[in-house]
Amino acid sequence: MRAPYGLNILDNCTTCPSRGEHLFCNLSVQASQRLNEVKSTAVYPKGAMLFIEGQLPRGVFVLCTGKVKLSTTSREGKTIITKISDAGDVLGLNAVISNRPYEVTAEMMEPGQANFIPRDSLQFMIKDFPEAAGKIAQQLSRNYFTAYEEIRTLGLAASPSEKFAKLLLTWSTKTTNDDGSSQVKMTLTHEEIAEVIGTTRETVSRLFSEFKKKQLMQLKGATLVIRSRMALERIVQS
Amino acid sequence: MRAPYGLNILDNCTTCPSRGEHLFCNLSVQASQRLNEVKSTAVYPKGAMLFIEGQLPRGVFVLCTGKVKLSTTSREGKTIITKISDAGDVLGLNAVISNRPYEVTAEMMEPGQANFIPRDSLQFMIKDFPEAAGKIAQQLSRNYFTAYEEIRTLGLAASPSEKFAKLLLTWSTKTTNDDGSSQVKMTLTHEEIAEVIGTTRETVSRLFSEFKKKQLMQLKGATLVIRSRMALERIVQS
DNA sequence: AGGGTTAGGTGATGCAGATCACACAGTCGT
DNA sequence: ACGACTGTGTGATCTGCATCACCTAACCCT
Repeated sequence: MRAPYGLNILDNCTTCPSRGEHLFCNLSVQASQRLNEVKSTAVYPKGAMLFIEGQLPRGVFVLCTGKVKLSTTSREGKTIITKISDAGDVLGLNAVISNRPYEVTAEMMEPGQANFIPRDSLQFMIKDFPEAAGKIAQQLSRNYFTAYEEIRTLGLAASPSEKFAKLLLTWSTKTTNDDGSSQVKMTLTHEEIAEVIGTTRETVSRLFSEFKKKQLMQLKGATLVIRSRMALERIVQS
Repeated sequence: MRAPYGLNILDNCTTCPSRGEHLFCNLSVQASQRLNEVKSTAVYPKGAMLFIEGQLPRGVFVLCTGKVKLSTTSREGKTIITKISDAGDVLGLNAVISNRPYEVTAEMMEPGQANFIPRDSLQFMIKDFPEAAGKIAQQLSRNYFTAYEEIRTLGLAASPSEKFAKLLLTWSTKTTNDDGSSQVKMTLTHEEIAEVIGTTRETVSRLFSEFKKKQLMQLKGATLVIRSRMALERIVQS
């Protein structure tokens, strides 16, 4: 078992996934030390809000364990989930850097731990350790990239089926088997999936039936078995 | 008349709009000097492609004059326009910083001038002048912000009418009159508007008739007169 | 003038997916 | 064991918009 993030993210961590490209990995000894001084770790229960859309930025959260749902809601009450974050993700960075309100709401989907770095401390860090600014730029451009992916799916994918297939593909990328199949633990409700792909709960329900019937996937309890990525990819570009 | 960007963006410019928050404004003398050495200015005709989606990042462009259309196309050929950039905008920064292919195509909508800064030079700049990294982070987070706006409109706005109203509102923000009305020069074709709001040309055409009939706007040659922002805002959240 | 091209208007049609309205299963608290 | 949730399946209906199929106007070449 890998050491949880909270224990190493602020060191010159060698155990980080993504080959140390994460924020605050591989900083100088002094910078890491400073980070350790300003960070504070806390455990959050399921349903806890790390921050809420529209709030002034208090600081950034580095997620150690657990999953976080990032979402935006329109005035009419429609909600979209823009991302499901997990261990290692940095939340609220854009708001802090640009000093604008958080653009999303971050809610714990399961109990978990996160490091909090206050806004001021982060800004002082940037001043004192220019190397940190580079790291942050990297992280921001990664965030931008995923935002752009989102735009592409929302703007270009025609039908809900396509978006659903796309979503399944992103889920299966992490755990692809040798024979092309893969298994994922379902953590989202149909309602939430609907909010991710921008459709209704009913449609998601029907998509599940449809995809099962077409042998694209099957459901064993809470684990989703994806038969073949290839078949899904054909759906996406059809 | 304000001096065009090309003449001042690389100086400690006092004539910049947006109170100097633009990339590469207010740098130290040495840094500006370096920038002047590595930049190259060119004039591009209408239709010229600064870069194309999927290309490896060669560098960033700082737009001096003219308008640039940023767009993405799906494999099936559907195109969305994600942004219309104008003077002062920095193009291709994310791709260069994250060293990933350009995520959009940048096409000149009218003849214009731009400064080009090669990828390597920019990276050396960051190394040599840590202050630049901060500027870049600022710029990236601004980019992220506009991308997020895009996600909100695409994901949350229900009907084409709503998106259209929203678009008109963003156009009119720049030039609002005292009585609530405003005039904008139309530079996009219906087809292009359709690609911005993710609908078809025909629907845009009908939207124009509809909005005209509802007295929300009127058209005098190529200038669009928006009657009242308030009325549009009601549409958006209806 | 004439033909080609591009932008814009508008009617007819069809269908995917939102919406509404239930019914049913599982899980919680007491 | 009981309601009271919350999550899920599925039918019936209704409609907004994509699609197709034209047509007109303006503009640019030679």
